[in-house]
Amino acid sequence: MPEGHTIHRAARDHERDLGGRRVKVSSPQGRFDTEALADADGCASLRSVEAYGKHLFYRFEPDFVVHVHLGLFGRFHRRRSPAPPPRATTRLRLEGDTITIDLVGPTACDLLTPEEMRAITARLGPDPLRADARPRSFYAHLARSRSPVGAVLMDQSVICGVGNVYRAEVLHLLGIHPDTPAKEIPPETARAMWRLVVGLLRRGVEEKRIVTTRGLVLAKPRERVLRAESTHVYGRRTCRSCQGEVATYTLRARTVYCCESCQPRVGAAAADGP
DNA sequence: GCGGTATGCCTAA
DNA sequence: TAGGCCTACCGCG
Repeated sequence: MPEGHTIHRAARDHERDLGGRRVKVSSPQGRFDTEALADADGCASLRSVEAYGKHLFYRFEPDFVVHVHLGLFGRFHRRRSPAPPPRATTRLRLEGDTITIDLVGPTACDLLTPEEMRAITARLGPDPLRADARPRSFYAHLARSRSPVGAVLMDQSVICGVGNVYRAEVLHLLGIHPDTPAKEIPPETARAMWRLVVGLLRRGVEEKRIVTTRGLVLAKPRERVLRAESTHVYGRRTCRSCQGEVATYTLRARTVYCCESCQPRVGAAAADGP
């Protein structure tokens, strides 16, 4: 689940559910220290929730920031209050009057100062889901980088919020082989890429899952069938567009999915590909 | 019950 | 580049 769309959706939902309210904060697992944040009753006032790429920031009064990064395994569980007892693995529980949010398995869940929060966002590239996103630095990086475009799209300091699924799908929809050196992407294609990422991520926020196809989806969420039908190449053996074989290989320790017939290698990528 | 796997990312070498 | 870390689920025996 956790690419940028998941994080932005969580920010929206959690702010609606808990924003502007006193929230009981606890760490059933014990790995998040609530002492500095919470009062004697274990409560704190949540001002707002902000997403930046795959990072979530909960702003508490007076000046605390709880930073959450789901990593590969992290998940939220949203429950009606009073919620059932938490699992032993629940890192953080935010308990409001009506809704309780449980956080399980995050890579990061830390208490930060606003300065430390800014240090994190300063490292990130433009986030296509944010209203303040300016893609200029993304275009500039593409234009000068010799790295494979498939690696550049996953680099959170270049464009943030894109993960392995969106990477695979964006490149497929544009007919670009992931090994293509970024600088070979023409400027007009780079602009189309940004627009496509914006559109797909927004759709992901609304649908609460990644869908890059127009096809009817009949299965229930979380079934394999559904995921396969919701993508063109990611997680598939055959390409949804041409039924050809989907190639998989490892790039920078992540599995790349691509259809070499829909996404032919061109130029240098064909010459020095694997 | 065990091992493999996954939409991520950091650090050491 | 390899290894570590976080958790849940699934297929296999």
